[in-house]
Amino acid sequence: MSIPDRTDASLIALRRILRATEIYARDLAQSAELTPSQLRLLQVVSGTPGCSTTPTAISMQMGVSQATITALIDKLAKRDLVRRQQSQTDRRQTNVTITAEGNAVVDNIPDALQQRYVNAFKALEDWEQAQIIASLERVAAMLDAQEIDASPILTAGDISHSAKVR
Amino acid sequence: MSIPDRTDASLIALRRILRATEIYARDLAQSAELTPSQLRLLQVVSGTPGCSTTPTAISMQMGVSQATITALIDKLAKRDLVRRQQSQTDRRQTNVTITAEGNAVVDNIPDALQQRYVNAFKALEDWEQAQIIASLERVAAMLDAQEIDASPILTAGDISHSAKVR
DNA sequence: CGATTTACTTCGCCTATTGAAGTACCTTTG
DNA sequence: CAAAGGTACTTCAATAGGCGAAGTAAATCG
Repeated sequence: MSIPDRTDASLIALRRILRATEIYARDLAQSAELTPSQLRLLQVVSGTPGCSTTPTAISMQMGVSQATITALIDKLAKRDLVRRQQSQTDRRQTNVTITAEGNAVVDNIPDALQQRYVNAFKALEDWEQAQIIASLERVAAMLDAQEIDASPILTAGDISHSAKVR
Repeated sequence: MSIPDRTDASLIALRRILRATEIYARDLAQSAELTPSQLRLLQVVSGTPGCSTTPTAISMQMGVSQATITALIDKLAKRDLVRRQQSQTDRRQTNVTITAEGNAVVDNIPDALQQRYVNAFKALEDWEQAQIIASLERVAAMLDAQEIDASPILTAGDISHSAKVR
């Protein structure tokens, strides 16, 4: 009944969540005939105010390189789910906007994906919902607190062969 | 706060968790000169009793196909981090075991969640830990009840340990 | 204006992933 | 026991994701 037990219990639950979500996301994306990355990009764009962002912003939000975003946009643009538009204020920038078709995909698919969770969540008691939100936000804060500074995660001598990549 | 707001809030928190974990896992794997998938496979093997399991079991646990596992094992075996051994009881089976080097890697690279999360979690009050565990387990149950497909939404009492995954 | 920085794209290369086909091995059944 | 069928894994070919480095165009600095 020690503290480590509790830590383990929470870690196990977290891993279950991560795994279930990952597999779920894969199935969902497939049901939209998209890959998981493509769907994520679509969701990111649709989730920004005005549904318009730049590749750089997307890459930071998704945690991948710009080059990767370019490739993803290429594929989505070919299917007319997003569109490129040169910015008027800064012509180096490309604004990526979601199309009507893209929005349709985002609106329909996530619903199907998260339905199980959403329904289950809605069925909970008020206090339980509140508690879950509080807990999840707490965990999220613990996990991504340090992440703002994305580079040197490997600090001290924990790691034997600390090969600095890059 | 309306019900939909709460659902959204919980989903947003969930996504923050997923994203933070994913990005962190990538960095960690890179520090070991592994890819995220390779590291995960290593962790899966090292986490099984006897540190020995089969490709099929791994593929189910990781949620990817057998073919993928074969490719991953090939790469890890080439670096002598895992080893293949034909099973004696059923010679169709291949037992995958972790080597000393593989174990060293796993030991030195903290689990994606560990380093960031564990310390913060340990620092919490007792009641908070308990609440977080309860909430995470609830969420995990809601998410990975995929096999219990037909069952209606979990009723409020029976949150004890639910199904082993596939 | 030239030099530097910023925003993207292009390129070459590698890894992940899959479905389908192939191989070796168990198990069933007539 | 031998054919038939199923299981466990590998191989193959093809597509996607992802990265760093180099390239281009545009803004900004001095």
